[in-house]
Amino acid sequence: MRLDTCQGVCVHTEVVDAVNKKMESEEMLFQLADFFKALGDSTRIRILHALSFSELCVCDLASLLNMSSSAVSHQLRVLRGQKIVKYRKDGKNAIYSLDDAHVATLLEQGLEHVNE
Amino acid sequence: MRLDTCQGVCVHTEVVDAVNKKMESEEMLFQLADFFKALGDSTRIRILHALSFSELCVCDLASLLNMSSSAVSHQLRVLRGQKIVKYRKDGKNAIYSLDDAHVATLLEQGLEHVNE
DNA sequence: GGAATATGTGAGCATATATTCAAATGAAGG
DNA sequence: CCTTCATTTGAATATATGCTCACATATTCC
Repeated sequence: MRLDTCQGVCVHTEVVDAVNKKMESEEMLFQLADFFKALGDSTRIRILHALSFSELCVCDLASLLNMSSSAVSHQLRVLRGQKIVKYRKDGKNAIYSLDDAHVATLLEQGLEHVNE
Repeated sequence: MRLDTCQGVCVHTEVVDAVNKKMESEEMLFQLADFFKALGDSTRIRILHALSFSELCVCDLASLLNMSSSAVSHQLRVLRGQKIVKYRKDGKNAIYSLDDAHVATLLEQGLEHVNE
């Protein structure tokens, strides 16, 4: 017989049970995954990295990243959805910035990790 | 004429230039995106959250998440690739743990963000 | 050596997602 | 009002990705 899951011989039951009790809810972990997923795209990372230096309008971002405004706007929508960026209107422009300092900190720490 | 990109009227040139100078290299930002991408999946988040409490073998993780060992192993490969988890062999078992405390900190901060 | 078990891996499929294209919305100015 | 321009949005498409299945590898025990 071949089961793809473990047959109970190798499972460290006590430890698994203890960890299981401490785990956050599925719902919470899904939200956490969605949050990191929003950070896990090179376009969105470049947007956020740029915004960590200064607030910028969609046009500025498109110019900076050498991309269409449409593509940038689509990605900003994702970031707004996760409350990672916020914006204010100034005439025809929408001026985006990081939602809070917390986000900048996470980016910093990510960069530290990448730099070994 | 309709260009999808901005025609220079709205671009805050000085700011864009200043930000452009401060930006990390494309290469670095790609790596950063790949790092967050590795965190941006519910299966991998659940694995990491579990490992934040205790080291666990593949079998334990499969049992805890109610998934096949194969699926877990595939995701552990992604996490290894980003140096997010490490493992040691103990007989037939591969016992995984978070690569460093840094990762646990990032998870904590992510959870704080999700909890508003 | 051979059986049993835990883990790793490659191919295939089904889903998710990033960009483009076309069009809509909204604001400023003539 | 009409034009212009910044931004947003929906549909379509091409690519990326997670899981399954089958098989390979590795280790322990007989």
